[in-house]
Amino acid sequence: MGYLKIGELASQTGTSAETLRYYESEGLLPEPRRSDTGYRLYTPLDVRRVHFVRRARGMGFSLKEVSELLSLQVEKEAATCGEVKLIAEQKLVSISEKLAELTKMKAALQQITDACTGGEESAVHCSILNALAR
Amino acid sequence: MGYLKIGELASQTGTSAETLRYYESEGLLPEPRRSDTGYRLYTPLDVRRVHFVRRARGMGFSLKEVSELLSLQVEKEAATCGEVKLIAEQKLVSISEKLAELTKMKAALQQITDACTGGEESAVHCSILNALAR
DNA sequence: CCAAACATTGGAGTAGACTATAGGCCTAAC
DNA sequence: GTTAGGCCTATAGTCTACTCCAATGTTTGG
Repeated sequence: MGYLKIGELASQTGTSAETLRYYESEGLLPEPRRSDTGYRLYTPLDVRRVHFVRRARGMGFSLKEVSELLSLQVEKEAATCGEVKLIAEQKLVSISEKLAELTKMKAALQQITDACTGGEESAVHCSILNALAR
Repeated sequence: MGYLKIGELASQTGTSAETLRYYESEGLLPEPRRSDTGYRLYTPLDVRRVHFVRRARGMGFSLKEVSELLSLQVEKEAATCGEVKLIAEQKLVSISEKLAELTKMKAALQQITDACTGGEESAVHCSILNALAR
């Protein structure tokens, strides 16, 4: 046992069964084992994989990009170390950029919430654009 | 003068004129001044605003969310400090989550590029899922 | 002055990422 | 054993965020 049906994978990952089948059709999930009646059977590794996809999507990566990140896993026997390193380095650049932007934005929002009393007065000084301009 | 036409705003922000008009229609950009022949006239503030929208989009915020972030600016006369603080605090939470995820992912990718020699051998050890699991 | 480049509106079209529906088989509970 | 609910395939529909006309008016460089 230890296998999950699609509904269980769905509820464990906060994803609909339709979306999981869609991910499979797009190559983001490998074709799973099937029960002798045709039901998809997933493993705990698939849970991790789906979680990864959802998190990466939430950070603004397209399914294609997520796929490239995951290919670091899938092609592990086929790809050479050099190829993988190249992809990883490219993603590292875009992630570092996102990180820098998010960090700035977080500081700006922090500044706003710190400055705001939370009271009834007008929020003239509460502008994210101003806050970002420092 | 000092006003920009839509094409100039477009090239300064790496956005198409069509997209800028679309943003206006969706309320992400305020209706700009018009020349007496109907051309849109933008200010340097609009440049900042568009840059902000593009960056936030790149970080995975939807136009609706970007709009909420920007509303911290737009409603500055109307909104009370308390309302603004609430929105800002909510966004702060989601940004902090994204930051944590990105930081993890960056570390994982770093680990992969460090471990990869970049040579011809198989990339068996180069898995982002493994790296994330630490 | 006139062509090329740029702007306008309105509306249609597209890509990406789901989401829902129809029709049918499987399974678990009563 | 039957029935509610889960799963199957295949296909169609939806939503977001653009993107691309077409027809027309404006500005600018030679």
